[in-house]
Amino acid sequence: MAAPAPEASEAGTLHEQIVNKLRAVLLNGELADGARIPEAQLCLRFGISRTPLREALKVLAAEGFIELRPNRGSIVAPIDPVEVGHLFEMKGTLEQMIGRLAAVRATAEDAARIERAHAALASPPEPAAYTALNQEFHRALALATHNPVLLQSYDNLQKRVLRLRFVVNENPQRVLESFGEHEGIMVAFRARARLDLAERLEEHNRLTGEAVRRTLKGESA
Amino acid sequence: MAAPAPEASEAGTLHEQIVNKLRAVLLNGELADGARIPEAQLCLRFGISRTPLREALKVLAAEGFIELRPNRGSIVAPIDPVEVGHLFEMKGTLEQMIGRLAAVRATAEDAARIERAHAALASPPEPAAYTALNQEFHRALALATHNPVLLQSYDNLQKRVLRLRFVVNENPQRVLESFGEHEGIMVAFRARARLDLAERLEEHNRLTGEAVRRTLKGESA
DNA sequence: CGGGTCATTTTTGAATGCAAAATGTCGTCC
DNA sequence: GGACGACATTTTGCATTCAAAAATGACCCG
Repeated sequence: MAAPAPEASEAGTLHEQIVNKLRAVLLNGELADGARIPEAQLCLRFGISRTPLREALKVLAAEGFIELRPNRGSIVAPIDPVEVGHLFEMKGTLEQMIGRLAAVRATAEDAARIERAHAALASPPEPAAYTALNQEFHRALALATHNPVLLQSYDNLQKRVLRLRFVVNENPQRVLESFGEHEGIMVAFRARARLDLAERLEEHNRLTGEAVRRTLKGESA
Repeated sequence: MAAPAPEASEAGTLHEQIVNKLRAVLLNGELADGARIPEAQLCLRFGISRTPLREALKVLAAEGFIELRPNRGSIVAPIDPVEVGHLFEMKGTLEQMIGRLAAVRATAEDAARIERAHAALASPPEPAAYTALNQEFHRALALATHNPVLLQSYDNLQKRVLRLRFVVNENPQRVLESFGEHEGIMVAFRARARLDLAERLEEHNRLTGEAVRRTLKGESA
């Protein structure tokens, strides 16, 4: 229903809103990796004082987006290539779980949402939108598991990985491949073939992870 | 102060210490489910003001231990039997992952730690200690994956499940069974049989989850 | 005697203020 | 000319304070 949200903003508690806005700032790449978090500036921008902002900082630190250095300010958590491997490894496991559960538990409504998300990816209006639509698709599958614990963990991982999207998006070759894999995923989903679906999702994740690592390596080289 | 807990107290940032102490209070069951969090009291007890305490509250809310009700205070997140199922489902997936990875990646040091933890369980000094030793054992396996992302997620789940320990501990029958399953787990681990280890861990988790659900149902009935 | 309204108290959420720590600047000395 | 150290500035972390919202209770009226 609602928004693929260009910016998560109006939902839930005020505290949650701040957390979301702050996370959006980080995900948008407005702040370079390792950059100091400009508390004062963000307070101005959000029209709040330091107290609620710092509460949000602590939460985002716990989520892994920010690094808290005692008495020396917070910085944007730098992207560590080793950790990227760990993130994808974890995500692969969750994808498998999602595949097995979604195949069994998806309601008609879930299926419709998944189909819709998949269809939207067939003709992405622009490359920049691809990432958001892609996330929408995978999230629709995660929703179909009807396991909120899994969903939350998966969401968090997705967002952490999202920080790397700029290195993925720019590869049209990989985008094409990715859509092909989605087609396969949909075949398995429509057949409600749980093991096949799980395997395809895991493989898809693995390939994406490899593409990311390749690009990261290429950049740093 | 009757805090025998040799655990989470003096480590890391002051902020982290507060989070840990507060989480310990919740895990110790000092506050009933759904009970209001007595901010003022905890401030006194920890010798801090409300600002850092509230930062910790937000973090614990994000971790799922506390429920934040706008303008109406925070409460201890009530245990929802349905969510317990979701927690164990998720934990089962992670256990599988742990099994597959630990079998392959465990160093000699990891193996030693795992053996030690297992041996400690053979003759638990008292039933009350069983839970802690049990967690130690499973955590040792998680450590052997050398994936910090997985470890953090697993730790969080363990702690959330830990809130239910009182319903598990009191079943000596289940404790015996559990140790038997651990024996099998060790056989698979020593042989570095990744698929076998994964399956045994998952099965062990499933059985534990069922025992918890049974007890929960018995209580509410 | 019960139900409802309004004032009082308590609690919550956020802004401000303050002490300590870190950072940056500049002068001095080698 | 460069390195070191004292001083000023900024930033951080926390306590305190303040306004608004909810809980409590007193009172009135039917």
